[in-house]
Amino acid sequence: MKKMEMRHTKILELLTEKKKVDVTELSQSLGVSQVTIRKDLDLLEKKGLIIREHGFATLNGEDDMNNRLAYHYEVKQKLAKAACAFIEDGETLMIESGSCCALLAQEIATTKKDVTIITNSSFIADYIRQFPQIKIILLGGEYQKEAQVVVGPMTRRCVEAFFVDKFFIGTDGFSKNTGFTGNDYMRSETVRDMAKQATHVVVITESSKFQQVGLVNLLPTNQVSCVVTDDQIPAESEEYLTLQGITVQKVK
Amino acid sequence: MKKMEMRHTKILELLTEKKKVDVTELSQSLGVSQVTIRKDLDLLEKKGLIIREHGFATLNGEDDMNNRLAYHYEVKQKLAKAACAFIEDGETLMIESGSCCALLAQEIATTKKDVTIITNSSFIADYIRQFPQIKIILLGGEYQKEAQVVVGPMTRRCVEAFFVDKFFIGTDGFSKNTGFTGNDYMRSETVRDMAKQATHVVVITESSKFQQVGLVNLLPTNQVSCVVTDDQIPAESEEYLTLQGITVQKVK
DNA sequence: CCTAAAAAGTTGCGTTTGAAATTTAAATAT
DNA sequence: ATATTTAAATTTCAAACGCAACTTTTTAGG
Repeated sequence: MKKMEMRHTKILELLTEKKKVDVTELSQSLGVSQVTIRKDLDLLEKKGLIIREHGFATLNGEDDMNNRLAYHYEVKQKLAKAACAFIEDGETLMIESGSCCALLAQEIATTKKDVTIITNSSFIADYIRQFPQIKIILLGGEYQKEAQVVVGPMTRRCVEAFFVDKFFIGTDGFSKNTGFTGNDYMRSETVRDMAKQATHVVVITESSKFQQVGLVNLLPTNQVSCVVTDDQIPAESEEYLTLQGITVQKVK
Repeated sequence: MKKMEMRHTKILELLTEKKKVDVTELSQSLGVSQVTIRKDLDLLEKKGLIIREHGFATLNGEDDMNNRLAYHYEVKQKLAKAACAFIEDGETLMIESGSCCALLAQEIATTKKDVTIITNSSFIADYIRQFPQIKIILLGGEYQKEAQVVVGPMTRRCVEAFFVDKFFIGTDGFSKNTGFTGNDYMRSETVRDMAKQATHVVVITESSKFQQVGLVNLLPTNQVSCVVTDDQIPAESEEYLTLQGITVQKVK
C-alpha cells in the first residue's frame, strides 16, 4: 500500500476509535507536515468519509451508515470493485443496503452505463444521485431512520413487480448451521423478499463476518450463488461454501 | 423583523443570487463586524441552509431542494407553522415533496407526537429522520434524482394502500382557468394519485405562485380544501378561492 | 419610566487556513 | 541504470478563524 493510502487508513482508524482527531496531533504522530495532513483530510472529505472543521476532523455526521463506510474503507472499496466486474452495461439489478453495497453502487455509477438499480435503501439512492448514467428504482415501505432503508409488507409488494438476474447483499454473520445471518429482523425479511425476485444472489462481505453469527436468519446457503470477500476468509468457510456450489471470489 | 433576522434574510438572498458570498464583503456591505457575520453564517449553517467554508459561504450543496429552502426561508417557515396547526398528535397524514412541505414536516417533527407521515419524498424522510417522534412511510417508485422524490405507477400502487384525512402539497402556479399547476408531468400525476387517497388536500404556497402558471395540470380547484399562503395573495385570487368553498389561511 | 437580565455585537489575540512556490520522492520510459 | 516525468510533501505568509472577555442594544418586569 502506498504511503498516502496508509496514512488515510490510519486516520480513518483513529477517527473510528476517537470520533475526533486534530490536525496538529495527526501531523506529529504520523510524522508529516500539517499541510500534508490537511490535504489528506480534504481528500477524505471529498470522498464523503469525514467532515473537516477548523483544526480537526470528525467522522461524517455520527451517522451510522457513514461510520460504517469509513470502517475498513479500503477493503470494502476493493470488494465493491470486484463485485462490479460481474455487471454489464445496460443491466438491471437489485442492491440491498449496507456499506459494501453502497460502495458497489458508487462503483457502478462511475464505471457503467445505463444500469438500473432497484434498491430499498434511500441512502444509496441519495449516495449516487449525482451520476446521470444510472436509473434508480426506490422501493417503498416502512422507513427505518437509522439505516435509511424501507422494509415491511409494502416493500415486498413493490419488489414483486420485478425480476432480475443479480441481487447484491451484505451480511452480518455466517455459520454452517445457520447460513448467512443478519442483525435486524425486518431488514432480513426484506432481503429474503427481494431474493425471491432474483436468479443469483451475491453476498459482498468482509471476511471478518465469517467469524460472527448474526441475530436472525438472513438466507440459507443454498440460495446464494456467489460470495465476494477478502483473502482472510477462513479456509474452512471457503471450502464449505465451494462445496455447496458457491463461487467464492477473493480480493487482494 | 429583528435586525438579525433581516441580516439573515439578506444573506440568503445574496446567496441565492450570487451562489457565494465572503465574510469580508458581507461585513462591509451590512455594516457589522466580521465576527457577527461569522455567527450569522454559523446559525444559518446549523439550520442546514448554507455551508460555511474558510472565508466564505455557499448554499447547501448547489442542491436543488436546499436552494429552494433558502429562498424566502422566513415566509416558508411561517407557512409551515400555520399548516402545522391543523395537525393533531397521533394523526396519519400525507406530504408531497416541495420546500414548504419539507419545512412543514420539520415543524411537525419538532412539535407533534406520534404522527405518521406518508410521503414520496426521500428528501423529507432524510430531513426529519433525526426526530424519533415521527414514523415515516416512504412510497416507492421511479426515483427522480434532482427532486429526490419517487413517481410513476409504482408510487400509485403504493399509495393506494392508504387513506388519510389530510394531504399537504405545494404548487408551481395557479389561475382560474387551470386551477393549480405544476412544472413536472410525472410529479404532478403522482400528486393526483396521492390526492385520491385523502379527504382534504391542503395547498401550502407562497403568494407569488398566484401570479404564475405552471406547465402542466396539477389539481383542479374543486379538489382542494384549503390554501395556506402569505398576505400578499392577490385579492382577486383570494375571493375566487373563497367563493369556490376553499378556506384561505393567510399568515403574517 | 426605569432597572435588571438576556441577547446581540465588538475587540483583541494566539491558532489554523488556503494558496503558491519549492523541494523531495516515486513512477515511467529510455 | 539513468533520465524524464509525475505525484507527494514541505516551506512560507497573509488572510481567516475560534474563543473569551467586554460593551452595547433589546427585551421584559416592577
